[in-house]
Amino acid sequence: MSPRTKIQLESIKEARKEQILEAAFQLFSIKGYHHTSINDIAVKAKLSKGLLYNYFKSKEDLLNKVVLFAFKDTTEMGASLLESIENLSPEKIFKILIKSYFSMLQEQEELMKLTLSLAVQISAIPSVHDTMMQVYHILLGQIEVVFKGLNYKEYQKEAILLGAIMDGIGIQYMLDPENFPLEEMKEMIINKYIDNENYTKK
Amino acid sequence: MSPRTKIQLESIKEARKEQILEAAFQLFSIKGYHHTSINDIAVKAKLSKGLLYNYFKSKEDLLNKVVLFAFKDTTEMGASLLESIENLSPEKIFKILIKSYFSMLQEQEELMKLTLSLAVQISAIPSVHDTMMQVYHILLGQIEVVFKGLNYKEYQKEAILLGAIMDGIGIQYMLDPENFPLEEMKEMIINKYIDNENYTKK
Amino acid sequence: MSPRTKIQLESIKEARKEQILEAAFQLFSIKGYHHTSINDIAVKAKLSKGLLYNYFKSKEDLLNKVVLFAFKDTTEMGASLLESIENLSPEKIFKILIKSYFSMLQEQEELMKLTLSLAVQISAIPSVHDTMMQVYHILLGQIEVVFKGLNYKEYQKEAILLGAIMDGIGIQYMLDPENFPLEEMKEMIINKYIDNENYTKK
Amino acid sequence: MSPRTKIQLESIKEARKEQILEAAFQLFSIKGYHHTSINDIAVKAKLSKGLLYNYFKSKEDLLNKVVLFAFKDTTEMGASLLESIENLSPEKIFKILIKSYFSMLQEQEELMKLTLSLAVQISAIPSVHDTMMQVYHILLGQIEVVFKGLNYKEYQKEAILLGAIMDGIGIQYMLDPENFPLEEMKEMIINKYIDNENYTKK
DNA sequence: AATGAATGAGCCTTCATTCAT
DNA sequence: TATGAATGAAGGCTCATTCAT
Repeated sequence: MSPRTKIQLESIKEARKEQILEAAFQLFSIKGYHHTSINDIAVKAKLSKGLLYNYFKSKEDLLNKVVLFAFKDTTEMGASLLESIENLSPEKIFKILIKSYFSMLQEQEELMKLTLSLAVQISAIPSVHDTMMQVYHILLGQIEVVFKGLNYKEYQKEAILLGAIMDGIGIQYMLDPENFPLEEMKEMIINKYIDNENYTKK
Repeated sequence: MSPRTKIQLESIKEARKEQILEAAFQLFSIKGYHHTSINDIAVKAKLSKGLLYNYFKSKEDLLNKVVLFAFKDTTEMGASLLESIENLSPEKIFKILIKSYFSMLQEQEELMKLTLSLAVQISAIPSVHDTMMQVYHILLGQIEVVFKGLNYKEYQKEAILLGAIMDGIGIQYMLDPENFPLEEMKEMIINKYIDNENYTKK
Repeated sequence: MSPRTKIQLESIKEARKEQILEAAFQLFSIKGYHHTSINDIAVKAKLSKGLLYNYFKSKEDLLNKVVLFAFKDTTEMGASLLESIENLSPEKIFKILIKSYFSMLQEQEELMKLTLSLAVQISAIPSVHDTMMQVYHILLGQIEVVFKGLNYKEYQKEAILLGAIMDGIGIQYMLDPENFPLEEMKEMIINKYIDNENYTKK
Repeated sequence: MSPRTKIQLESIKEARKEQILEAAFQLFSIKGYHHTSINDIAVKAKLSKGLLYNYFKSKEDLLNKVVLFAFKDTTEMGASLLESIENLSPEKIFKILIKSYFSMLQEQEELMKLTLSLAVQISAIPSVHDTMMQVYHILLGQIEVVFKGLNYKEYQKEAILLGAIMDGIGIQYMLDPENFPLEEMKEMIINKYIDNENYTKK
């Protein structure tokens, strides 16, 4: 048989990489970075420890790549969401964005865990900082667009605040998924930002 | 000669304990729990590894005690704050609470880092969960009191939301202290909750 | 009050020593030498670790003293037994000796455990060897007297063999006290040595 | 190049395992289980501590495997002995068994030391109990066969007693190999069981 | 490309022994 | 005489990383 072409090789490599990233992502999310060993990942990804080091030069490197990989879907989803709905009213877009976030919280608990656990451990593993910041600003930009559409003067700071709120809700939901009133929080936020004419606090 | 009196020993022990807790607190905050070794703590607290185990029966036990220690000031501060100002208007109290929180963020960066890093790692170290939850509910109760004073119907859920907002801001400030607009966030929150008659978003 | 006399002091010291020896003996027997810490002993003997080192210069020293202490009763009992019954027939004496040994096995399981565990660990802790040998020869001498009384020509070797039999039974009883047929073994031995005219093997 | 074949790896692993078992066996026998460190074993087996844990999951696991390893020869020898001589008279078989045991005592002092030291430490390390009991019952069964052949009515109890005698002799020989009259003991036992018509005690 | 045996630094923890009081 | 705080060496075990095959 003729040797595999370079392109074939490339795609095999790419597939392997995804295999590893997927395995690492799940394990990091569930067990935490420190409690996941390279061996665990190799077993889950069905290859050898040695081969893993052909693709990622260290555990830390792998971690960084996992962050980018994990958020790839998220940011892409956000971007296509914004594109596909650009002829809707800003209020509708806002609601959709919030609702998307909340369903992601519930459906992708693992991603949230990873995000937050990484966010917090940044000071301990400096190299992840840039990676995280990169992702953060992409997401922030997407929220800004919405606030701009809603004609907020301070759309940048509003975006930052909403980002913080989302983070805070995420962290608390993660801490105690059984008891945290996710649904009510979602409604409160939408009320406060959009339907506040109907929102009587007292 | 007779041995030291019990009272002397007690106070020495108490001092040592604080010495260790303080060292552990700082290291856990800066380097994270997993990256801090018992040896690091012993060196920083200027005693031997062995002695540390006279005071805390394991690294995990120490961690739990650090959490309680770290939040002792915070919860006490909150409680005395609420007491000392109970004849003020709820609006004033709210402002003071928010301002206190924001200055704590700036002044006690380490505490925030620890809080958040622990919050996230709970699933990996179950025994910390109860300790954290205990602290969380004390703080939540204090916020509830304020919202009650402000006559919010849904004061419980408002407290949860505000708690989440605070967490979110904390985490983001922690991620990037240089660039996060702490001052502006503080004003935005006060505006949204209190001075919103003057708050024109557009 | 006048200072305690030297004699009073001596007897206090002696009492303390016994306190420690008794505690150490029990702990060594139950938990084994290696699993018993100096602290365990100090706590059980109700004194401080430091004081313990005034009486015994190391853990190994204490072990040696415990061996002598533990066998003091045994050897004294054996000696007084032989004295008090010297006008009985050798056969009776033999039976009494065997029966005493078997009841000691049941009643003083701890002593047996200690004896055997020490016997076996001698090579690991050389200093105990002499102490044990000393005790062994006293006991052996007592058995020899009996065999002499029974007119055995090879009374010395018979004593050694019986000693070995006793050791072997002790070790096996210790291994599995529930299932080992202690009573039957006792009868078999008496039959083989004394009542063998009645002993039909087939 | 492709990695080593599975068969090659298997045989390397098997060799390594024996290397470790052999080293551990000798050290446990000579220095005792507690005085032998994992590092000692690794050094003696000429491999790293870490690798040792690829083959045995803990020190205690290694201990259990050492017991089985150490007795493999013994039980196999006993079995093949019984097979190869089944057409001999029971008396001859008995003599051969006793003689084999006594030469094993002399030639395999280490095995005896290990056996006995483990026997005694069982209560401290429960997991070894089963392993030891397993081995013990195999040996006991072999002795029973012989006593059955000799037409002993109480062949089971006779087997237990002889087992105890062997143990006792083993322990005492171990304690003082220089002075213990092994040869005479052997003759005494054979006389007592087989040649007792010629055995005049007086 | 692929394996997993092999390494060794580093971790948490225990404990005999010393010593200031 | 009496205490127990303090030490530090040593132990069992884990795991990221390397390398011969």
